[in-house]
Amino acid sequence: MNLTTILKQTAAENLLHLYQVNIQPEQVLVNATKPEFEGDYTIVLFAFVKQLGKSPEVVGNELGTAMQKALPTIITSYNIVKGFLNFTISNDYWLELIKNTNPNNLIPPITNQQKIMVEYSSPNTNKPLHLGHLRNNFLGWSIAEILKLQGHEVVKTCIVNDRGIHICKSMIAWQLFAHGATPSSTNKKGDHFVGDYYVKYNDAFKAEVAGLVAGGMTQELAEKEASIFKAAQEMLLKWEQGDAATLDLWKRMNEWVYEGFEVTYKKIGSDFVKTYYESNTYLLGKELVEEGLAKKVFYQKEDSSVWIDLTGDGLDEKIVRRKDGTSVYMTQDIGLAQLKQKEFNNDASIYVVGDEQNYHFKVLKLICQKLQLPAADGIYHLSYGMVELPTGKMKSREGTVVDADDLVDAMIAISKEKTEALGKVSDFTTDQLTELYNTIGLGALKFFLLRVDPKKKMIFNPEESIDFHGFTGPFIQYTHARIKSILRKTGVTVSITNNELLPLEKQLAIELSTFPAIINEAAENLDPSKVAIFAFNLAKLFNTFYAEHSIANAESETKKQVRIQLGILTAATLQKSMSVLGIAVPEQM
RNA sequence: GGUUCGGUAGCUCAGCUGGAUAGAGCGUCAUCCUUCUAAGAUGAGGGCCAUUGGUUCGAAUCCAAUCCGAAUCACCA
Repeated sequence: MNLTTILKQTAAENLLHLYQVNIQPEQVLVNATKPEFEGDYTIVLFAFVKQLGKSPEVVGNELGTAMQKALPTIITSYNIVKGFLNFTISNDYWLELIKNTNPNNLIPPITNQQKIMVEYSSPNTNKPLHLGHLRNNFLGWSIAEILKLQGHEVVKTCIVNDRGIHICKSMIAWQLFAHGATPSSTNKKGDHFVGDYYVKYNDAFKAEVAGLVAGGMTQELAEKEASIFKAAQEMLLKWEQGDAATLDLWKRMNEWVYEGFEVTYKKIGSDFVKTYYESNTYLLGKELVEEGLAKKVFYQKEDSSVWIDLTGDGLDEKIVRRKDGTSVYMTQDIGLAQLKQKEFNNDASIYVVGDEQNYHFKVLKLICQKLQLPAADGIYHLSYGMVELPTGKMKSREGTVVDADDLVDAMIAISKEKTEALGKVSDFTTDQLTELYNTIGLGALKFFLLRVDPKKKMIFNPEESIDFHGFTGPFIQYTHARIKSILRKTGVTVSITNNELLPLEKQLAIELSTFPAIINEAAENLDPSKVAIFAFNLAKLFNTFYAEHSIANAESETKKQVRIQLGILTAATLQKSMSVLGIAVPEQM
């Protein structure tokens, strides 16, 4: 059990015993003691003092004495400053902890294991992936791994948005301007190739609209009347009618895109157990509409469109079936939720989707609950903020996007440059070097996107934002490599025996012991940044320790043994933390 | 207009279930490689925690109002 938990429980028990007050362990506030005071852990007394009607000194003394008696092997002494009861924890406790922690099994599996689905990535097939997709992919992959580490069974899925007007736009532009060109004939990556035609469509569209406006038409009307837009609409209609030639072109162009995506996914490490295609799912949910009508969850208007009234839940009315009988986005999503549940029998489902869809997912969950679909309560939206450039928002239509492939390649190139400049890996083979550059470049990028709170929007400055020093992936990778280098020289631990821990040694032990709690926190909040911040703090602490104390040339053999073990545990904890962020840590760099 | 989310150092961000003197990184300045990896460490400087009021022994944290920014409130997906 976690020491904080032990202290909370013991405090609650003794308060009950001493004063007959019933205080839940969770209500006891236990903090790490601030460095300027003596002690390791602090109980804040103010909360109880009031209802006990005694001074903090009296309560502190009585509680301190009682707790020391209750935990004689853990608490060596206590002191009281104002309303703070500070405990000093025994060296033996920390030594035992260091000794008994298994570097290969740092996280004890939780008791209520669930089957959890994580849907992420969700690309459109009319353009390549960009920076925003990277944030999505890294977040989704990471939260899945964090849940796995806790012991859950996780199913990663992806819904590909492969139909609709935006695809038709690329298709029309290809028909008009490509003259039969293909990715292989132009030697272009398939998704980029198709994306280029999406941009070409928009250029042509804008030019045509401008011409119409110059001829006296209003902007609004011109946008509707532009022939290229009409052609795209017509194509969508043909697609829906199953026109063979249209479907053929659609399949062909989507194939190009998938080939491109596969390369990118492989490079950034995204993987999926199951991929759903919207072209197969967009008609789902129709039976659910009938079911909802029967259950009186939905109601029908005179024009025969079907709605749900959510005003009682503080939301609006929402349409779930058009008057022409076709389903809307929401209907599809309800249908897909049901399908996924049937196929995988999951307990919970996490959707990694941008925060512009917060409302949509709130409604989705509500409707699923009202329809009493299984696992409806387990729907969570991992909502993340937009990635913006210093110049403002990215717009793929205008070509002001940071392309995912370009960015990844640039990061790898920078890591190569920096590594070569340092000249520490002259003994690496060419293959090892390539792998190292990938590891560092991608590590920097992933860490940069994962280290901030997902729900906040973030600003990405290509020139200044990516660094290899400080609060970065490479800093942690470097710390890991550094520890491994030392361990290669010192060998493994033989035995750990009694000795006094120096302040930095103890701090490391304390920091290491919080890892499981950090993982829980990250899982509960669907927030990998907690892990990123933890890994950084741990690495920083180790580096301070390293600068202060020698491992190989420790003052004594017993000291050396303890420090080797601390090194082993730190390396393992860093490795594990980074691995759930999707970042590898090298043995040498 | 309604709803939701945000505003903390020059910049990028932690801290937000109320607790001791508000923290990192980058950038600036100054130190430290005949000793385990200097992608490192140490120190200095940098703050009316958007504003105003309230609750409290105690507020960056909770409540209210105001100001600024974003998203959303589609028979688009």
